[in-house]
Amino acid sequence: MENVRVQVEPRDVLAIPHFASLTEAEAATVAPLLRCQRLAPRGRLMTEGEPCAGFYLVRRGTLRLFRTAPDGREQTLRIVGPGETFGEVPVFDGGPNAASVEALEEAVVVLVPAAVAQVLVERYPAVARALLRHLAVRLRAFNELVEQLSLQTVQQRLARYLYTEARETGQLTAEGVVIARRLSGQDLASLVGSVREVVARSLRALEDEGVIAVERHRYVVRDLEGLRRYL
Amino acid sequence: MENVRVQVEPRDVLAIPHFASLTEAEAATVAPLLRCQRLAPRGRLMTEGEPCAGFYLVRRGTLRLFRTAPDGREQTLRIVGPGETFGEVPVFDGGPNAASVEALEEAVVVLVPAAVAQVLVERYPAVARALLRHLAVRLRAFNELVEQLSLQTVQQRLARYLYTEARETGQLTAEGVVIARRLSGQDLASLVGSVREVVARSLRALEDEGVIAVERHRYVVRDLEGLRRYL
DNA sequence: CCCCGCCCGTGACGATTGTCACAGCCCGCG
DNA sequence: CGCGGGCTGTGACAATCGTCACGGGCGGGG
Repeated sequence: MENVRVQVEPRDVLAIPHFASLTEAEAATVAPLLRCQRLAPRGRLMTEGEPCAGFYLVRRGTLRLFRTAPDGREQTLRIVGPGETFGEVPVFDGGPNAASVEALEEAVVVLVPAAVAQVLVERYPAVARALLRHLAVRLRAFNELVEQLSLQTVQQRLARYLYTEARETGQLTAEGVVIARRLSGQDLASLVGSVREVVARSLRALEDEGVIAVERHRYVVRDLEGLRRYL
Repeated sequence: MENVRVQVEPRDVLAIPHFASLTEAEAATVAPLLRCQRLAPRGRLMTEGEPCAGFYLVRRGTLRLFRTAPDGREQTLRIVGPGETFGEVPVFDGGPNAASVEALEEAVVVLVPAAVAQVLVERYPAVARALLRHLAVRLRAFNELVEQLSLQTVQQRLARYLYTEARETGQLTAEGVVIARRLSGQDLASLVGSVREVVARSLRALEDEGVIAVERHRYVVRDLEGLRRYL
């Protein structure tokens, strides 16, 4: 098991996509201002509505951003892994945290305090440009999410998730494209905007159609083109 | 009827929230680079997936940003009126238009070409800061929309729409808070993420509960607090 | 004034989704 | 190894939502 550094170094700064344009010397002045934080599985990093500390870079592990309804149901907004950032909204609109964040597994994150981010935006046009690009990319992704939630069935949303996973992380085998099951039924349900029972039924329906096989620790996509036709 | 100026003047530049920090002299150098455009009711300004011209300011009238499913159903993402901007996403992420845009009534818009916006961001930190804020605000609004579409019923979403309208544009009368009906049934349905029949039934249900009255050209909110309890 | 087109509300019915309950399996811990 | 907790799939049932069809009203134009 790797011994996790508690100190933030210049290379951590440069690993943040928004700050990739900084020089080594510039990164060295920023590094002491950032904070490294470790999370246990299911550990809560951020709660929607509370004051914002800053935005985060994921150094290790996987986290889930989500919103919670009064009845306890959750909608996962996004799942983030190593090299990705999240939490920028309140840094730039001055409001409270826009979502809650929890770790799906043991994780390590680097906090960029809001004031630090704001100074870097003022001082470096390339940082501002990168952040504008990032927020635009996030907005586009939300456009897609809104469309899916409003206009597609759960089965279609599930098919899209599997199709995307197959293309991004799938392993081609003789049986088909193998996708490791990295989310619990509950977490997958909140990602596609439903409940676990409906997701299980939809998985079964896709299996009955012959496009996928559902196993305990993995899905096998037998017919990628067939899966795409659900989109 | 006002004679609409075809030429863009410095005051139009300064009316764009992102550019409000420019001086009159700076605005005068930008004005000749912008383009004024008039739209008929239901006129199409932008189509999702096509190349991006730039972002727009609404000078007059009301427009609707939306996404369309293959079966023709539409989800309205946002309705924009005078003084508001839209279309920034592709300017900053370099992709195609993220949504389609049509006029709900006769409208006049000002186009800020993508290249112009990008130069101003590089040159003026205050412009960059304002745009970051704008995109963050939009992301937060999408967070809310995603939550509503996933976790709330149509009736709840409708109640939220009415509650918001009552507080923002409502007129207090002896009967209650009067809201002018400015959207057709179809457009309201696409805004709350449903179909017009379901919206009509939900309106009827709210009326039967006594919290609103539904009339041809207006809604009357009889019990604002009662309406809020649906949220 | 009349006619036509568009919008609207409503009801019947089907489809999808969510809730509840239960049994079985797997994994981790003592 | 055994037990307990968490996860999972499944079925029955209820609730919500969407589709289809139709009749009525309103506004604009001839």
